[in-house]
Amino acid sequence: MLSKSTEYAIRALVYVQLRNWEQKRPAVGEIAKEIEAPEAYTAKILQMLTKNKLMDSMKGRGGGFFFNDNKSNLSLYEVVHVMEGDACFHKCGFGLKLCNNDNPCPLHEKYTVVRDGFYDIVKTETIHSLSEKIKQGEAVLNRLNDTIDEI
Amino acid sequence: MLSKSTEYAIRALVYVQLRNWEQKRPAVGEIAKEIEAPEAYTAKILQMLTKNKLMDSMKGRGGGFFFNDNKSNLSLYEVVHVMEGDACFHKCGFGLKLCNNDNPCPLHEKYTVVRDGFYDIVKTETIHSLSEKIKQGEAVLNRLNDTIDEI
DNA sequence: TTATAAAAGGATACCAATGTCTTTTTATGA
DNA sequence: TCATAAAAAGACATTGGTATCCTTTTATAA
Repeated sequence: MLSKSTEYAIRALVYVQLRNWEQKRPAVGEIAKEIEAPEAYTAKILQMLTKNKLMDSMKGRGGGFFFNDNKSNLSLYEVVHVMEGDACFHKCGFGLKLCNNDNPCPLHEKYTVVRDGFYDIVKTETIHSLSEKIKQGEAVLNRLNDTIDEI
Repeated sequence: MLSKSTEYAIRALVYVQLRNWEQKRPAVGEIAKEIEAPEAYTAKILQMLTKNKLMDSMKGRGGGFFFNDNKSNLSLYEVVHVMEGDACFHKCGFGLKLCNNDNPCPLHEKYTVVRDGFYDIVKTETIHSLSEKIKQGEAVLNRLNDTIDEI
């Protein structure tokens, strides 16, 4: 399971992407409201994302968050990596420090299949691909997916 | 990912099973050492397991932990459920409160496959099945899997 | 030029998971 | 019977994740 912070981060990035496609650069308040996360905490998360260059920001009036075109596509893996490291992609499901094909824990065979499946998702899916699904109406960002139209 | 406590719990239960097969009822100290977990914390975990009837214990001289034959097989699901609840089997990977087939988050389709795969593992695998693999030398409980022979 | 809107940064609070220590209860081997 | 070995119970400590608030910096619209 991803941490709450990582979930907030992914949802925030997707929302920024959706707004960017409408030529808008949302501010913290708007983002927090749309992704249903606490505003002050969301600010910290956004700060972490920009500090790690996953997104850009502008201070001052008319500022906000946006993607610089050259870093426009961003895999979920990169987000997870910045927010909580990559232990979840490597760790033994049984908790052993030393667990591998030669020295497997009793869960190794089955667990690695699941873990690799998760790894495949975060490597394949991107902020773009998720945002696209929402834009196409194939998925939702929050409860109703209609708030975005109300702004 | 399972919590550290759940990992300790599963490893502890497996170790107890292995020792029970040798007609022994290990005590906290021995269990903690073998599963490489802090002793006092292991004691708390074992307490939680017995309180929830996943295992039995005897106080006093010659006491220790063991499985009553009628509750001899125990799925990992039951352990996870007692130790950390079952949120990990139901929660949306994107963090949405409301996410289902009718109202999917953009990760829903792929994530549920992985999550269900994990659910299948913990429903299928049991303390018995894991212990059996270790007994057969097909898997290890700790670094070397030889300490158990040294007692 | 200046008031304002926005992000950045720093300090602190809260809470749950993890971990430790001490006392109490209980069974049993000597 | 009684000293001892063991789990149970309760109190406390530490750490990391989550969350809030206040101050500082910066850009821009008026």
